[in-house]
Amino acid sequence: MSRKKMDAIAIKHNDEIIDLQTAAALGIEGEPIELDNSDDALEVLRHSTAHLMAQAVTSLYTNAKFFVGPVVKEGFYYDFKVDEEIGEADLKKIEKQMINLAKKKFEIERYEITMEEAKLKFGNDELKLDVLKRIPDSKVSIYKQGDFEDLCRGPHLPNVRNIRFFKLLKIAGAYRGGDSKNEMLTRIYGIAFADKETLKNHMTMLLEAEKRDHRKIGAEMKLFTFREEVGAGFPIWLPAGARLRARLESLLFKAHRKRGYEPVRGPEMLRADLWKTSGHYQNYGENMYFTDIDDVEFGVKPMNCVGHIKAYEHDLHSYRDLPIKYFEYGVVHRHEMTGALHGLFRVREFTQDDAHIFCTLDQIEEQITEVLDFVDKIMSTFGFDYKMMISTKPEKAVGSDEIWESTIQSLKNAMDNNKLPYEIDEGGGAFYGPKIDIKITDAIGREWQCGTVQLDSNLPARFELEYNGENNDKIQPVMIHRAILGSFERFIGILTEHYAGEFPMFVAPTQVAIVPIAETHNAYAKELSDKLIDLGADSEIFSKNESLNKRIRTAEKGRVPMIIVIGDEEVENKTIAIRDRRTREQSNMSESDFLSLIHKKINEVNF
RNA sequence: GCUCACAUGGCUCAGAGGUAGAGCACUUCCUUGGUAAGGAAGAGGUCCCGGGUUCAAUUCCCGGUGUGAGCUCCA
Repeated sequence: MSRKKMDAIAIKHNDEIIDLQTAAALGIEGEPIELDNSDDALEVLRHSTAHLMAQAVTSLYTNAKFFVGPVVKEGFYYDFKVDEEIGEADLKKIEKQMINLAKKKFEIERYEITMEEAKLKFGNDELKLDVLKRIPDSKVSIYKQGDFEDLCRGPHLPNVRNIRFFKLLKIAGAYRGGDSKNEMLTRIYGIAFADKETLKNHMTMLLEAEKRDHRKIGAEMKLFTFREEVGAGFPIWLPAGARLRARLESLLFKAHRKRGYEPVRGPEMLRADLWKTSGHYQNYGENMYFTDIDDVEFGVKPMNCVGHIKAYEHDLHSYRDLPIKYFEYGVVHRHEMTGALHGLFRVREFTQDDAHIFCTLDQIEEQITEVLDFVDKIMSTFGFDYKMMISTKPEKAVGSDEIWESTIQSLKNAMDNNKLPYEIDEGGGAFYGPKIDIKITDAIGREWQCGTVQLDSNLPARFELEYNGENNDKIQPVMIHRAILGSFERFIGILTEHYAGEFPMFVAPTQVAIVPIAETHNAYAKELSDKLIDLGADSEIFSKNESLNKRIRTAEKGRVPMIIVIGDEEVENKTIAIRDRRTREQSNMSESDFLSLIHKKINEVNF
């Protein structure tokens, strides 16, 4: 063996990670995988770390039985059960034991047995028997380190001593096989890296994510609140949050108008018959709220499309009118599972930046392209990277397979022709059509699902929509449903975490904090504040009867993008002193320069 | 929806089977200040809701509501 192979922890053969044990047994050769932070290396490392954890748990607790312990996106986990209760506090103890075991430098050995032998070997371990039931093969592999053995497909490290930089993160319950009908097992999540530095950075990131939690920052900045007496999942927007939201709304309103969208508005509740026509009643009914009015059943809208369809139906349309683009900040209600509710990210009432484009078949591609350009403009403005996914026909769906196939193809064409990369999510589409989902990546690397573009020929068919063609023939239009932010609620939640509450001036709830030094400067403060309102900027004057230091501190903590201080000098010379919140340094400028700076900053964004 | 945990002034939290406390915030007064907490006094709580156990429940038990974590990423 070459020196390089001595350092390898596994090899890559035919694009598959094969551990050294298996490679030796089968005589396979391939590219060496070294112990670094590459995806391949981490997969092996984390998998073995999960096993080391299992070994530690086995040695610390009685009657430990293990279910599955896979590597997942943010680390690894192992589901198991033991006779004792395990809590958060025990993680340290288990970690310590893992370190002790790693120091013993056990070789990780692999051998194969037949399914029958395995069933015999794990005869009194109902969890392993369950796992075995799910394996179609006639042979299974066993990995052994010290006196600990586990049924496992691998791949694994050659030796446990390679496991050094890891952390057990949390402990939670998880149903066996993810099915709530089954018993609850204990699940411990952990993470591992090749070096200390990366582990440390990862832990810092997790801490940072916690600090950025929009529920915490939202409360601190008085953006929104939830109240038990109001009901779960129904947000209350406080003045600061409502100002931020209004800024977003107005920026976006202009952007829509420039791109040829017309505002429309549908009612919150529509007769249930309409939801039967649309298919929502049958396919989405369990997420909807229904009520009776004078013995007629009504459904609260979970989507805005039906309202927009009714707007379309008001007129006869010519092919010359298309595309018709209707948009609405549409308030929708959806019955989400209680356990799924989470701050502004998952609520039961929210407002979508929703639009429906009615167009001809020929216009689909260009319209999709235009929407994707709109998406790009907005997401890059906020500094989000994003990627796109095409979702195909789900189990519960309306419309023929032919329609589905052709519409999916149009989406792919639009993406391909614009050289946009995408992934496919099989079965992830809406019940009425395929969609492109936009997943954005925030400042600390987390992914979020926001916008969505959905192609739909089913609703136009169900509602028998039509336009007059060149030969005065009746033709059915296609609908494109699209939302870019997704919902104001979720998007503002994401923005809050993305910026850690330090919003850029064009969306910040308050643009300027004005701190007058003494009472005699209040009048000038008010004068500035009025001028700012004329520019379209909000300010807050910190003139309470507190020490200057206290008021500066309060202003700083408010995360307002710009703080200005005014005293005798400023009043006399018509200047202002700007304080940089980050460096805590001051600089002076004339009032007019200041006002034009603010004007520039709040107008520098144009979607 | 399911499992577990939690629920005490506006916020963050302490506390005991005998009807409650701190810090911040709030109010008033003093302080009239040049860049991250000046001082004093004060107001504010059906201890989430309903039922049970008890001489006595905010505290223990049951149910509900709300919140948090997890339940999808398959040896």
